[in-house]
Order: sequence, then C-alpha cells, then structure tokens
Amino acid sequence: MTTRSPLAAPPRPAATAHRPPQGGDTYRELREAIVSGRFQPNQRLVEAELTKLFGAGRTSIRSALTRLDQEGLVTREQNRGARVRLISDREAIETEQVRIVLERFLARSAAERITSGDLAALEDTAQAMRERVQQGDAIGYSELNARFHQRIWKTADHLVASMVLASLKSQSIRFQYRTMLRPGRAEESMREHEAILVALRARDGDACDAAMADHLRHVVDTLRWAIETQHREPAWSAH
Amino acid sequence: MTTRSPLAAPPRPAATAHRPPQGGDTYRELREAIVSGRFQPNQRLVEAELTKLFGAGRTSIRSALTRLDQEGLVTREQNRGARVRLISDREAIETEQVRIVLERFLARSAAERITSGDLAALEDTAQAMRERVQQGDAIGYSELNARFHQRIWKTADHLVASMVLASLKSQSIRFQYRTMLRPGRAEESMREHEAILVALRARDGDACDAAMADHLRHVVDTLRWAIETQHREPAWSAH
DNA sequence: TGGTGGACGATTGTCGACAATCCTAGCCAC
DNA sequence: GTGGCTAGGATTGTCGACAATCGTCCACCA
Repeated sequence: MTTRSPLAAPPRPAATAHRPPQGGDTYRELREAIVSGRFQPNQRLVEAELTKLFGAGRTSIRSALTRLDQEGLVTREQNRGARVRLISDREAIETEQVRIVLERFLARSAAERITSGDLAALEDTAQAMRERVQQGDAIGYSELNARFHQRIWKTADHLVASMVLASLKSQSIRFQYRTMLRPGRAEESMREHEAILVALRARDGDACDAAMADHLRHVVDTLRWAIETQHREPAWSAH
Repeated sequence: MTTRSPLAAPPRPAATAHRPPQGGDTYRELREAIVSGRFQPNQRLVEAELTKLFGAGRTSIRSALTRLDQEGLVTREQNRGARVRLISDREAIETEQVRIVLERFLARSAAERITSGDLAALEDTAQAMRERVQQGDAIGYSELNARFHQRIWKTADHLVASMVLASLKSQSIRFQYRTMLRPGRAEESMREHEAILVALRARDGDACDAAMADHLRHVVDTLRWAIETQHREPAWSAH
C-alpha cells in the first residue's frame, strides 16, 4: 500500500537535483489514481485540489487532464471542469466485444508466425499461471493472465492492433479483479488458456482463433456476472 | 463583439472577429491543417510559429498539441518539440487490417438488426454513389463512400467500435483520395458495396461479414498499390 | 407566495514571463 | 585536421496572475 503522498504533498521538491519532476510524471500519477479506484467514478476533479495533491502546477495538471480526456478516462465540459468518467455497463460490454475481435485477429496471426522462443516464453508464463491457480492466488493469476495475452500480441507483431488493445484495457481495468472472484473462474480460465496454447504449438491459425473466441466469450459472460453482483451489493456507491 | 485583448497583439488575426476563440477551436484548426496535408509529414511544429499562424496563445496551441499527440497525429519528444507524425507504409497497412476486423464485426451486427429506415438511408447513399461513379467524380464518390460506411456503423449501434474506427480513420486519411485514382477502382468499389447492400437487405449476418471482408481486402490491395506509386513518383518529398 | 434579476463565490480558460533544456557554432589543445 | 569543451541562441516546460464563465443565493416585487 504505497501511500506515496502523505496528504500534505511535498510542496517544494526543491532539491530537484536527482529527479526532474517532468510533466509526464503527474500524468502517470493521476492516471494511476484513477484506474486504481482512488478516485471514484463521476467524482469531480478540481484542478486546484489536484495541484495540492500532486504538488504540481496547474499547467501540468491541466495537460494531464487533456491527455486523460482524449484517452477516455475523464470527461470534460466547457468551463465546467473534469470528472472521472463513469463507464456504463453497456460500454464495458462493448469494450470487451471489441477486444474479442482484435484478440482473435492477433491470436490467428500469432499462431501463423510463432517462433520457438516465443513459445518457450508462453510456456513459462502458463506454468506460472498454473501455480497461481493451485495456490488460489487470484491477483497473481490475473497479472500473469495479462502477461500471457501480451505475449501473444508481441508474437503477432502487430503494432496498431496492440496499441488499440492497450488503450481499451485501461478502461475496463476496473472490473479486472472483480471478474476473478467468481468461484471456479480461475480454473476455467486456465483450461481455456491451455487450449490456446495447444493451438499455438500446432501453429494452427483457425484453431487458435476459435480457442481465443471461446475464451473471450466466457470472459464476457463473467463480466456480465460481475456487473450483476456489483448492482446487488454496491460496495462503492458513486456519489 | 468581445474582441478581448487588443493590446499588443492582433495586427493580423483580424479576419476572424465574430467567433469566440475557444481553445477547442484551435485544436480543430490545427488538426485540419495536418490531415489536409497543409503540414507535411515529419515537419516540425514550433509552438511560437503556430501561435502566430492561428492567432492563439501558446497555452491553447500546447493543449491542442497534447490532444493531437494522444490521437496519434503528431509526435512529441521531451524538450524537443512536436512534429507531424509520419505514418510508415507498414503502419498504414496495419491500420487498414484493424479496420477490416472491426468493420466486419459491425457489418455483421448491422445486418442482424437493420430497420427499414436504416435500409432506406443506405439505399439513398448507394444511389448517390452510383451517380458519382457514372460522372467519374472520384472525390464525391470518396466522400459518399465514407458516409455509406458510417451509416452501417450507426445501424450496428456499437459506440465503442465506432469510436475506435473513427480514430483510426484520421490516420489513414492521407491515402484516401489517392486510392480512388487507381483506374477502375471506383467501379469495382461500387460493385462491392452493392454486394454488401444485398446482404443487408437479406439481413444475413454471415453474408454481410463476407461481403465486407471481400470489399476491404480489395481496399488493402489498392492501398498497397497507392503506396507503390507514391514511392515511384514522390510528389511530396518529406523533409 | 412565487418568480425574477443581480451580485458573489468558485472554478476554468488564457496570457505573459521566467527557468530548464537542447542544439549549434566557434574556440582551443593536441 | 580532429576532437572535446564552452558560450550563445532557440525552443520547450512551468509558474503565477488575470479575465471569463458558471452556479447559487438572496433581496425585491407583483
């Protein structure tokens, strides 16, 4: 629980010999605060307050906000400030649907051009995932899961698709952990990944496409479940 | 009306006195200047010069630049300014490939839920396209072509996919007109659109997916041709 | 009592100035 | 002549202050 800013924020990072407080830094911090849930959806982001929180000038905050706006993490209205963007249930589902078509595309490409080195790296990741499942470590599994998919992207070697997927990911990250809480989901997910791995080993594009589609269909189902349970017990109420 | 600060400045931004020079406006202008090709790829964008060109303060320029950076139209390096992003041949192809998988997805959805009103609007657009083809009006056809596709997006009613596609479009727009210059391409394109229309009328998702895939495959082929010819006679040399 | 208009506080949008950084050109030693 | 080093110009990053705008509250009047 790295509580980095002890509230009062270092007002004068003066001794800045060793750390150039470049503007892109406040962007990362603010972004992290949003995706980690420290700022709740729909919460107002007043520039003056962020100034104090992050110990940066209003200019940097403002720049970060426009970036996050373009990225879809916050919304801004003319002369009325910014707030953390609330992603509707429908939009979460749609995001996942787009992810499906792109990941299928990348899975197919990856299967057709995978090298032995790529395959070895994937096997390693899969092995680590199996261990996390046995240990019941949902968080660790979730992170390795993301790595598994990213390795496939890298194998497919398709920059544009990877970029688009990465930008989509940041929006749905809020549900990421919640989905793994579904009983038995981790084991199921692991089996689906094994099927993908089989198709990759065989360098079978069609099979890999199908396996990935099957996997992501279950992901969407689980996402629907997560949205349901969230509505039943709104641990974090907006507003 | 509200000519704000007469002071030092506006000896020549005069031409526009009637509109409130809101910041988002300079963003649109700058963006237009880039996609229209008035600024060539790789050209440096010095903030002070843009200030004079658009009659806006450096703050507005700067904000516009960060937006365009996030959007992928310009690149910025730390302390080294911004330049118009040069989209490599490979990236142009990849962008089109991503467009293919997304448009196929939307075409399928559209076929499954199209209403008679949607269909009528599409028929109108198609009719206008036929006329442009007969007149040999490549520019007009190209614009209607874009409209045709956007109507399909609207029918599919999938916000996320439409947004992603729109953001991709801005990057490949530079080739848009060039591709229509290929002899016989307009007629070929028209036939492909007719096939899509047939599938939509029949509300056949599979057929619509296939027709769209066929169409976009040819688009990629034409794009490859456009890149080839561009290399042969580089009308606009970078640098 | 209910509605209307103006004033005030809060917040955002914009500008000019200053500090930090990078690039280039010229100088000097070898 | 070559290589490194320093000074200067050019350009970007950041800060503080001011103007513009929005929302709200309250007095005032029919």
